Amino acid sequence: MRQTEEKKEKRRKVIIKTARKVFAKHGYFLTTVDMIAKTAGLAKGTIYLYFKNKEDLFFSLLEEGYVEFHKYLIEIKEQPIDPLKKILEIIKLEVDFHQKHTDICRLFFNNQGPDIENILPKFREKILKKHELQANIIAEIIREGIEKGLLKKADTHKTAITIMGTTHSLLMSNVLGICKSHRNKKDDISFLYNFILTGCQK
Amino acid sequence: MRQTEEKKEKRRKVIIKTARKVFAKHGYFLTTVDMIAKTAGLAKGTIYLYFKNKEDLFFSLLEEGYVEFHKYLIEIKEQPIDPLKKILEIIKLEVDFHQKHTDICRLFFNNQGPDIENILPKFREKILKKHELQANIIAEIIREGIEKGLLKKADTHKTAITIMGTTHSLLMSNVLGICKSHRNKKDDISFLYNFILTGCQK
Amino acid sequence: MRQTEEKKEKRRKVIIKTARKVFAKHGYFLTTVDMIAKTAGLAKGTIYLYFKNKEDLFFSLLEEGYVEFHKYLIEIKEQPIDPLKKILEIIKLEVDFHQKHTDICRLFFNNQGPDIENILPKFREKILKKHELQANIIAEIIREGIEKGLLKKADTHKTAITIMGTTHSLLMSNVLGICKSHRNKKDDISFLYNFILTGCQK
Amino acid sequence: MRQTEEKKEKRRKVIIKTARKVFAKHGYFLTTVDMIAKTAGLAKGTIYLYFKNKEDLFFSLLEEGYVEFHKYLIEIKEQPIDPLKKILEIIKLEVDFHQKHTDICRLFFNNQGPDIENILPKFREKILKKHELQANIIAEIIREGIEKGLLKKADTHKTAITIMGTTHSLLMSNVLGICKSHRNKKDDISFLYNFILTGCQK
DNA sequence: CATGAATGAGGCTTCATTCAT
DNA sequence: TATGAATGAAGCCTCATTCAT
Repeated sequence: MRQTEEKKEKRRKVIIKTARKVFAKHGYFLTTVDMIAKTAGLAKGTIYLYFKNKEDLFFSLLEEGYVEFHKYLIEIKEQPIDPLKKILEIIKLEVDFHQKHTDICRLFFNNQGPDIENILPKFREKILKKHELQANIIAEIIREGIEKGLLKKADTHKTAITIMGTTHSLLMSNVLGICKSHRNKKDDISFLYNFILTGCQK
Repeated sequence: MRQTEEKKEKRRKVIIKTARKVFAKHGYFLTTVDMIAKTAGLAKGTIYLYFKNKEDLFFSLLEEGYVEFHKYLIEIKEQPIDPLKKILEIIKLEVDFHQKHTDICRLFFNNQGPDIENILPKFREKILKKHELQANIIAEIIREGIEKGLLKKADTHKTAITIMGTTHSLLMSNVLGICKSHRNKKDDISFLYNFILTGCQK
Repeated sequence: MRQTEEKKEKRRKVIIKTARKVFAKHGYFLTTVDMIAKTAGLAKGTIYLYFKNKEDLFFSLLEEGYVEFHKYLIEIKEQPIDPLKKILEIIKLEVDFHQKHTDICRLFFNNQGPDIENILPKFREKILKKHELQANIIAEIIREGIEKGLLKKADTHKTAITIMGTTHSLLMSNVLGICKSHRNKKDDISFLYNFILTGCQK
Repeated sequence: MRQTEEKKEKRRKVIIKTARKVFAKHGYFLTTVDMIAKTAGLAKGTIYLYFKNKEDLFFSLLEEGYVEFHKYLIEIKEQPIDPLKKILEIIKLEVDFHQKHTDICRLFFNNQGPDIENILPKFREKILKKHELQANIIAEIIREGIEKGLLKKADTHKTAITIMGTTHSLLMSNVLGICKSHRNKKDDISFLYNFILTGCQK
């Protein structure tokens, strides 16, 4: 019995993982349930044993990504290090996460996610809430930094959102090959850290 | 004859304008040709007299937006003002453009546009090229700034992309209501300018 | 314009008529929308220009039948003839209607219709209401007959329902070939009239 | 061994009984094999150990009902009582059977059953035969009544069918709540008996 | 030019049936 | 025997596109 449950959970994971890849490649609407099934080596009907429908599958997959990312974010926030270091850690986290989950980043991290509303209006509210949660965590770190005199006084939420957008736009441009200059993880991290902390003015 | 040509051109504009609104509201796939036709007060068939198909209409509409934005960008680049001012002008331009064309921004400016590939893979290459063009213009301004000793030495393309991402992410969060703090155009511009030039560190 | 409206109405009628035949032959669930379309010489999609969905088509078709039958029933009720004659007229009407619309009778007249609930629960309430309406009209005629001393005192509704059931069961058995004895319309009418008025006892 | 056989038979009965309820409630097509299995507390696959398929299960269930009803009918026919009493007994039987097996009556007794062909054409022939059998038994009783001078001369089959239809329509209207007047078994029996024997004329 | 009725390919989803455990 | 996960055929429905008027 236990074993069966495990097996089911495993297959669920397989479907989600496959779906993530396929959705990330073709987008929500150009992905057919059949494509996912075939890619996973399953029959179309099988998908429906694990997910209510296409939407449910898509949202479950986003959900998982959020949960994972959120967990890391909380960990960073609660580390006993100064806020600047936390910002660095967040940048590292985002770069890592992008590298490991490029597929899912395209889907849910996209421009802080909200444009997914263009993809599926039903998700709008849920997704916005998630993003606000993430922004809130970063905003708190910003506030901590301001209180300790390490950061400039500024709207904490704006700053948080801006940091997220800055990071994501660079990483995505990487993925998409807009800016051809070859880069590595380290470079990106230090570039972002510098830019975020000190801007581009000399 | 000439008059007829003008009439045609006018109707074309009406369709594009309407389509922009509808696409921006529902996204590419959840927008039907009929919705656009009805909204424009035309018959479905009429759309096909002016555009080859749905894709063509969508891309034409993006194209126009790009062309307009690009024109402004070039104007800024060629103004006889120092690079810092140009950056400020670009930020102003983006904020203005967002305000005036929120609909189109959602569509093509989205995360520097690339995510539209999730919407319609066929556009990928074209759209990426457009974005690269924009990024290049900004990158040149950055280079100018570096050469004149006004900006820090850094990858010009990365910086350009980052500036675009920073700006867009803040503006979109505004639109989407993620960050509730009430803001006005001026505030946004000065916040962005400060952030971009000097970062958030004290 | 007027002409177009007429054409549309005409086509709607064609679809309903075709659907009636096909539904009557195969039943609701074994009838596919495609079958109806093909039978009517149309494409599947065309059906959906005239009816919201399969259910809507089915119900519209029942509705029309009811309306027609109901109209006749009212006419009979309001004729200036004695109740016994009215009963005879009703029997004639049912026999005629059966003959002309065997298809639709199978669908909605069936056992006073209620078993359609087994076919599509959503229709239950609507259909029962229709049948009650019909039963009520007949019940009123019965009451009139009782008041005039022509009929025995008895529950008017029970009597009405029983008359309907009696008639329908005989007619359907005819259609279905249960009782092979060859019969004609006249025979059926007089048999039913006799049975209903005087039963089978000598 | 014997015990195992008994167990099997018992489970078969459980499935049939459950299926009867579920089919009666939702109709053939809106009932899924899974619904029956779940309701019976079994796995879907188990159903297929006892019945070839859904159709087989459905038909077996009808069969059982027929057999039971048929048995009673024969008993009545062979009782040493006069034909009028037999008719009364048949009416009583139908009322009882309806009360005890409302579910199954809805399914197979419906309008003397034939409309089930609308539900599953494959059953048509088999079901019609069953109904004819029943009609024949009643027709023989009618003939006996005519021969003994107790009943009017009339087509015996027509009369038989009409009696069945009359009875069933009243009972079903009861079940379905068309005619709200509260009634009890006794009332129904005497109403039907009177109607069938002497009609509604004064 | 404009219309909008008609088309039909293709997607989502259900569910009877099978089969490995 | 019993299970229930897996299958895939088949149905409903949408909507981009065409074309006769």
